[in-house]
This record gives sequence, C-alpha cells and structure tokens, in this order.
Amino acid sequence: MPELPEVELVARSLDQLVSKRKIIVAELLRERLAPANPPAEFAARLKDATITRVHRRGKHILFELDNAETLIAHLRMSGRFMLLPVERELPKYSHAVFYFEDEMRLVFQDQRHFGFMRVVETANLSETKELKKLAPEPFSDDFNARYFRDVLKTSKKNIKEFLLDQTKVLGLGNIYASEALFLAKVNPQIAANEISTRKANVLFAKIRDVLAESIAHGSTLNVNPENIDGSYYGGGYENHWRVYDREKEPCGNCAGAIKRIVQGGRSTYFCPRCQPK
DNA sequence: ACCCTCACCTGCACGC
DNA sequence: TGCGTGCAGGTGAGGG
Repeated sequence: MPELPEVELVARSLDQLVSKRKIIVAELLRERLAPANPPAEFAARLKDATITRVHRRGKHILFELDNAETLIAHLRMSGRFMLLPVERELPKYSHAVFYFEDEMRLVFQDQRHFGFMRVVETANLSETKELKKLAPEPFSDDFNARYFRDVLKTSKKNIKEFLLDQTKVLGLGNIYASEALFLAKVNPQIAANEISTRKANVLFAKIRDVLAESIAHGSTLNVNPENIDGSYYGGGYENHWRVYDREKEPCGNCAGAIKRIVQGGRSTYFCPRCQPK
C-alpha cells in the first residue's frame, strides 16, 4: 500500500530491528514472490548471511548482506514485514520467512500477492531492471527544478498519471500525487508538457513538501515490530489528507466541494475551484 | 518508443 | 442473508 514515505519508515524500522542479525534459515514459501530465484537458490544465497543494513531506493526495500548479495523487496499494495517469535503461528499469506539466531523470525506477509523479492549481487544492484530506470531520489540534488521542468516536457500524459511514473518522478503514489497537485493548485487533467514554468517550479517544491511532511510525521511514530507496515493510516493520519478520499467534502481553501475523477483507472481527488484548468 | 488495457490477488463496503 | 459490483496506498507484460 505504501508510497515512498511509508517505505522509508519501513526501511528505517527494519534497519533498527534486523541489521547485524544473521539469517540462519531463509524460506521462500510462495515461489512466485521471487520468480527469479527458485526456493532452493533463494534459501542458499541468504543462509548464514548477516544483514549489514536496510535502506531503500524508491519504493524498493534493500537488505544489504555481508556475503555480497542484496535482497530487494517491494511491498506493492499490501506487503508488510513482521518480526515475530518463532513460536508464534505464521499469519495467513506469509510468503517468505527469515530465521535469526535468537528464536525470532522476520515474516513477509502479503494478502494481495502483488509484492516481490529478488536476490541480486550487490555489485550489480544499480543495474538491475528493478532499479536502473528509476528517476532520481526526490531529496537528491539530481531531482531539482530544472530536471523536473525538463522531464515534464517529455510527456503529453495528464499530470496526475505522469506523477505516478517512477521513471520520471520517484516516490509519489496515488495519495500524494493528488495531494501535491492540490498544494500546487495544478489541475490533474492538464498535460504534463502544458504546465507553465512557474507552475512546474511550484509543483516541484510541493512534491518534496508532501513527501517530507509525511516522512517527518512517520518518524514520530512508534513502529510495532510485529507489524512493520509503515501505515500511518488508521492512526489518524488520514486527517492530514487535504483532498484524497474526501469526495464531496469542503475544500480547506475555498470550501467548494472536492471532486473525484478516474484517471488511468485510479481515483484522483481535487478541488475544481482551486485547481482550475 | 509510445500509449492503452489487462493482469496479478484478496477482502471489504455498498446496494439490491 | 446473500450476491453482485466496485474499490483498495503498485507496477509489469503484452498488444496496437
């Protein structure tokens, strides 16, 4: 379910919880979770490896190991990690399990089966097909206003769908795309290459703002090791959304009704008055 | 190289 | 109650 801020929180939590731990057994319970690594290979490449650190690239979580391998994991819509005592029964939809030396195990659980994993050589990490086409990290110097203006010019797609393309802009998902457009007062149906320089500069800043705001919020939360899903939702964070999931509610700026439309088969929320064409 | 639709899964909320 | 429909924070493959 997560967008970049939630993945950031999950990666930080995992780094706290499992780095320096040694995987004594790795089990791939659902083969299609890691189609590039048959279960025996998956197990062999992770066995007896110590996790050096956990970080992320875009929405991909990277477990760096001391044996020159890296485990890439993507949560997609419903994946999550759980650090559980071995005596605890595995939850439904557990698709991979990593046993540590202290009677604890890290479980990857995924109700919708969209998540995936892959073990790669760390030396080749940035050239893997999962990572090599990703846009620059949103808080790196490579993602700057000039980059953003230039990449906008390459596409006639509507700006909402454009923002979801991780090879163009990294980190936004369906919620924060609507939120960033609202903050920048940009209509979601405008073609990317029709956005003015002035608006592009504002939108660039708002993309960083929504991501940073959300990461800051997540850093104040206590993560439950038994449910490392990065979810801010259900904890009241929904109240921070200015337009997402607020169809027909009053806009915080103008009190006009927030509208829901469908773009690329997915919901977009916006204020027609604050975000005119 | 681009666009579009479909596909991958399960569960939940809703209307009849 | 049951059943059908639509929807859910993501992306890839395959066709035109």
